[in-house]
Amino acid sequence: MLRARASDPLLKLPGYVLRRASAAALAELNQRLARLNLRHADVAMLMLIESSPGITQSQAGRVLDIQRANMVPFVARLEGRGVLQRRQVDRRSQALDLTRRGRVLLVRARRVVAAHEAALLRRVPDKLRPMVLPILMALWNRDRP
Amino acid sequence: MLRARASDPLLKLPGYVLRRASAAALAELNQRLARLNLRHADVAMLMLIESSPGITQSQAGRVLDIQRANMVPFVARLEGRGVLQRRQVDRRSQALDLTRRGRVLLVRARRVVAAHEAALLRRVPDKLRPMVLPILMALWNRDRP
DNA sequence: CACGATTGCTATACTATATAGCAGTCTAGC
DNA sequence: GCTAGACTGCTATATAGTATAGCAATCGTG
Repeated sequence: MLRARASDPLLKLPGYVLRRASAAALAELNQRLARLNLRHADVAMLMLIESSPGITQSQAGRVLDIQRANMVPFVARLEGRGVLQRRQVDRRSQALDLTRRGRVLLVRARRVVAAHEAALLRRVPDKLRPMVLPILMALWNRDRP
Repeated sequence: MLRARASDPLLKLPGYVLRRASAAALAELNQRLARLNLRHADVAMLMLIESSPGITQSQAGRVLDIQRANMVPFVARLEGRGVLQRRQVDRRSQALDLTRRGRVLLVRARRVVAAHEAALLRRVPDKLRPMVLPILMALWNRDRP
């Protein structure tokens, strides 16, 4: 039998492990969110709008790193579902706000996310746990080339 | 102006930051690999075959978490490019080996990957750097529910 | 030896992401 | 004020990555 996990040189590469960890966590989260008929990006959007009500569509796209072109069907789907609404802020920009329905759904979604995040952290030994977020933030930031 | 980076509650969620860090790192790596006309998955495959010559197609798929169905065009592309070759090990399994061309390409690819990994780690403060791989491995492992 | 598991494969579909271009709108500098 | 350039939402389209179902041939084990 193949002892891949032991010999695989990829396991020495933070970048590779980062990718695998992310993919695994994402799949798990999406599975948890499936019963709310939500995807991870939906929840990110709802949480963002909640914390920044009236954020415009393009601003939200920049924060979440979603292209303007891809925001269109994305927002349309959430609007069609009645969880957010668009409001014309000037004649080109759309401000986004949660509907009552969206706020209710978000309460439930947040619980799912919290459970997911807790499960993630639980895998990390206590001693290392405080370093998780600082390290991930550092890996993310691209200020330093 | 929107101070999203400061107020965004998503930045408190390790799972979210994990995803963004992974996406950013992956995009950067693919950009670096573009000049070799390689994608990140190609390099992972080449490195795996190098460390486990004669690994079968389905074994490699399991290690890299690529579905059998998706391995077919993936391997075919690399074979068509002449960097790996398939060898019938029994009448259903294909063993994979690097060609000379594949080994030469891998030398160059590994340099690119090394530069990428170094750049990644350089973003993390010295003190935290030794914890990067242990934490990512812990986040990845799904043994503990 | 027969049965269940495995392998490689086709076909297909869906998600996520990316680019180019367009018309209408806004805004900063002259 | 006007205009040039930037910005917004949008359409259309393309690609990468991933997922499932099913098939025929083959293998290994009880």
